Amino acid sequence: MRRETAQRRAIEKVFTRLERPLCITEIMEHGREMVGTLNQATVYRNLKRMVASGWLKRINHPTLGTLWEVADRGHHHHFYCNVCRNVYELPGCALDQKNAVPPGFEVENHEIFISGTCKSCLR
Amino acid sequence: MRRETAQRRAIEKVFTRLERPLCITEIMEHGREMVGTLNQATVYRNLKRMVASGWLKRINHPTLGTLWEVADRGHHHHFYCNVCRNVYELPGCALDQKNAVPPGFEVENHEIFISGTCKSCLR
DNA sequence: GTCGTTGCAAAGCCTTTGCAGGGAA
DNA sequence: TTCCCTGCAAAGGCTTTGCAACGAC
Repeated sequence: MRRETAQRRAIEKVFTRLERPLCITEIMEHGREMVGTLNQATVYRNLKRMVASGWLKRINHPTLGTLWEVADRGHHHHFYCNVCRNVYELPGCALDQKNAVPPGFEVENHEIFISGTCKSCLR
Repeated sequence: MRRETAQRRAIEKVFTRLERPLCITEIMEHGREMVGTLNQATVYRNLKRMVASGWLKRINHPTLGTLWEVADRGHHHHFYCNVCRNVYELPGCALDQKNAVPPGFEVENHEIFISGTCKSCLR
C-alpha cells in the first residue's frame, strides 16, 4: 500500500504552489525548503510514481530537457520565451488535426512546442 | 581549415542514402559498414559540426530521444508510428500560426511531434 | 611539417538501481 | 511488527572532452 511521507507531500506541494512545468533542479530546490534531507533519487522515484498514477505528466522539452507538470490541466501546449526563458502554458490547441497527417494515418497523440518572445519581453 | 576524411564522408553518406532522421546507433551501424574503425566520439564530434554548419538538424524526439536529419528538406514535422516504430516526414505544417499564441506574443520557432498508427499498420 | 581529425579512455550529465536503515500504518 | 520508503552510493545511458597518434594538405 502507498504511504504518506514528508518527502512525497513536499514534492506535491512544489507543484501545486508553483503551478507550472518544473525541471528536476527546481523541484529539488523548492522541495528542500520543506524537507532539508530530500534526496534526488527519492524525487526521481516519486516523480516516476506520480507519472504512473496519472497525477503528473513528463515532458521532453526541446530546449529545457525533461520537465514535469500536473496532468489535470486539460489539453494544452507550451511556449518558451527565448528572452526571459520562462515556459508559458498555451490555452487551447492550434493543430489542424484534419490536415495534420496524410490520408490513411491515424493520430493518437501530438505535442507542440513553440518558442519566441513573450509579451512582457517584447515591450 | 576543414579536412576531408573517410569518417566524415561515411557519416554524410549514411544520411544521403537513408534519407530519414537517424539515431546515433543507426549512424554508427551504417557508418561502420564503410569505415570499420569508426568511433562514437568521432561521430558525435562530426554531428556537432554538421549541425553548426547548418547541414544537419538535431531533433529531440519525445519517444525516440535524439535524432539527426539533413536540414535542407524544408519546413516539416514528424509522425511516429507506435506499431512499426518508424518515423515519417510529414509534408507541410498543420499549425495555425495565427491562433497559436496569445496576442502580444511573437512566434520564432515551433516543433510538432505527432504519433499514432501509420497507413500500412492500419491495414 | 603543420595542424585538423581520429580512437581510446575518462569524465560529465541525467536518471535508475541495490541495499541497509528508518518510519508509516 | 510489517514492509514501503528514504538516503547514500554505485551503476547505467548518452554525450563530451583530454590526449597522444595519425593523416590530409
